[in-house]
Amino acid sequence: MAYTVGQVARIAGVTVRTLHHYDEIGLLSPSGRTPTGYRRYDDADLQRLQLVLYYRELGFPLEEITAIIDDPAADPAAHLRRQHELLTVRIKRLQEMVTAVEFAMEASKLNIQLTPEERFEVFGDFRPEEHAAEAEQRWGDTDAYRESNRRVARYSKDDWLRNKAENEDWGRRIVALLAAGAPADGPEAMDLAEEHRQLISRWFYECSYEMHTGLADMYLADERFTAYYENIAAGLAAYLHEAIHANAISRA
Amino acid sequence: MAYTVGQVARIAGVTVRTLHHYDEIGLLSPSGRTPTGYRRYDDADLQRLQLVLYYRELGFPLEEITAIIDDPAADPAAHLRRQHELLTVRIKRLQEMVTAVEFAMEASKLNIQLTPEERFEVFGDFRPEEHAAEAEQRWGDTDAYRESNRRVARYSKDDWLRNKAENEDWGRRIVALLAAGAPADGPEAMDLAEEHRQLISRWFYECSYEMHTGLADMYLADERFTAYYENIAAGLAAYLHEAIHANAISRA
DNA sequence: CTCCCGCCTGCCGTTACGTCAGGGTCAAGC
DNA sequence: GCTTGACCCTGACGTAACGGCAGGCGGGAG
Repeated sequence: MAYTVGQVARIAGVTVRTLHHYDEIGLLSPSGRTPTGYRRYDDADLQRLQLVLYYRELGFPLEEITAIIDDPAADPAAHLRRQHELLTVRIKRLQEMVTAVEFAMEASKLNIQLTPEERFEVFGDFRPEEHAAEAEQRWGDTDAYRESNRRVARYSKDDWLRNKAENEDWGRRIVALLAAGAPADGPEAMDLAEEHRQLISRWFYECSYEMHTGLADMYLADERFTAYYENIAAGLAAYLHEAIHANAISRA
Repeated sequence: MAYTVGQVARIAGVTVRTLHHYDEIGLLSPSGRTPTGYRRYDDADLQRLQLVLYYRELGFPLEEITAIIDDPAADPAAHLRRQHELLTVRIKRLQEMVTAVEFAMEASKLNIQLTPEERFEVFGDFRPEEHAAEAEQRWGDTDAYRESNRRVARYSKDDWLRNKAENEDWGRRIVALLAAGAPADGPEAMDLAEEHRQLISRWFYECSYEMHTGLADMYLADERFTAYYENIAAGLAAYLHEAIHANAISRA
């Protein structure tokens, strides 16, 4: 099985220039050439290219990739294990960023100020520096985002007032429920939790049950959120937290 | 609240040079200068920087970031929504890569050959191109990876024979169980599923319940895996699949 | 007043390619 | 057998996002 540069490029989803470059720097030289000088790649070359692309995606500089791949002590299985490990580390990191964004969203919704240090916490000790051309023409192209933006962009002053009113109405009802001593995992509290979720979804952003329980956790974990709800009624933060979790579990 | 370049750099986790660069290209110019020409950043500048860093991490070129941030139609909440959306898209993508790696791991374990196209499927239509300096000195530095590598590196020929023997022993027992008509969600089948998971963990890589059910799904979804197990005994693929799922649920 | 650390402005270097330019090649069709 | 368009080759220069100096002020603690 022999392939030309163009074929390899199409299969692997890279440009011909990239393959030329990898040849130049000795990262991936085709196993042979035709009499007329055309590059000929074989299956082993493709395997190597696959390794290269994974490590590249994982953020390694090409020079280092050369060293990693040429390391005779690393068999294919070792590479797979390493890549699996690196991928999960990166996913964890992105999930932390998601949490940070959700935190910021909720903070802005409740008008809570963050300190500068807090805002950059997620960038703390680890040098980010990423790129992804994939984002290029994709910007603003994700359905959910457009959806959400369309929604908010159309809000009139009137809408905002209605939103505020709905929120306050919801607040009054849950305070009453708490005062009446209704259990947080009872049907009324769960219904109000669900309503809370749907208020967010209607006015701000699609709020899944997962995101919702994330918010609930923040209400207890961060003192400013706690203070916001405790300020409305003593015990409300914990009450809402429990109700949201109970609601999420029962609907799942 | 006014900050010098150095302070901002420390807070945000970037270099002073980077801030100079952002000033040069007009992406983030400090709101003022001291009489002697020192840059003075204020809180608004920090907020802007935070936006910049998030979009940078999400892979946008700086020029585009300038356009996005200077877009007067986008309020802070819109940015948060967009970033949340982009982050989840990227997480999904990485999880696909994880699945692809797990697939490749399992394929190599069972000696199944992949076609070149399959190997690059995950890079298919979307231009990867990522970087993360974080990986730099971190390479080979993740506990689980070193663990796993230490394990495999020490295997002698004897160990490999033992591994093969254990595997075959497990195979005989599950075939017997299947032949005896024991239910796939019964205790014996679940025990053998658990043993399967622990065999992988002992010999190859730490296999969580989540990964294990992922493997089980592949056994049914991919015909080569199915064929591998069906070849041992008719109905074994589905049987193992169900047993693994039952086991994972009961231990969770 | 003196240090040393921090800040300033150039300016050149680097990585991982993109993008021509100028020219040979291959296979399909006439 | 010849054309033609798609494909390949090797330079060589361009670009983005900084890194890393050099050479020279600024500033606050002792």
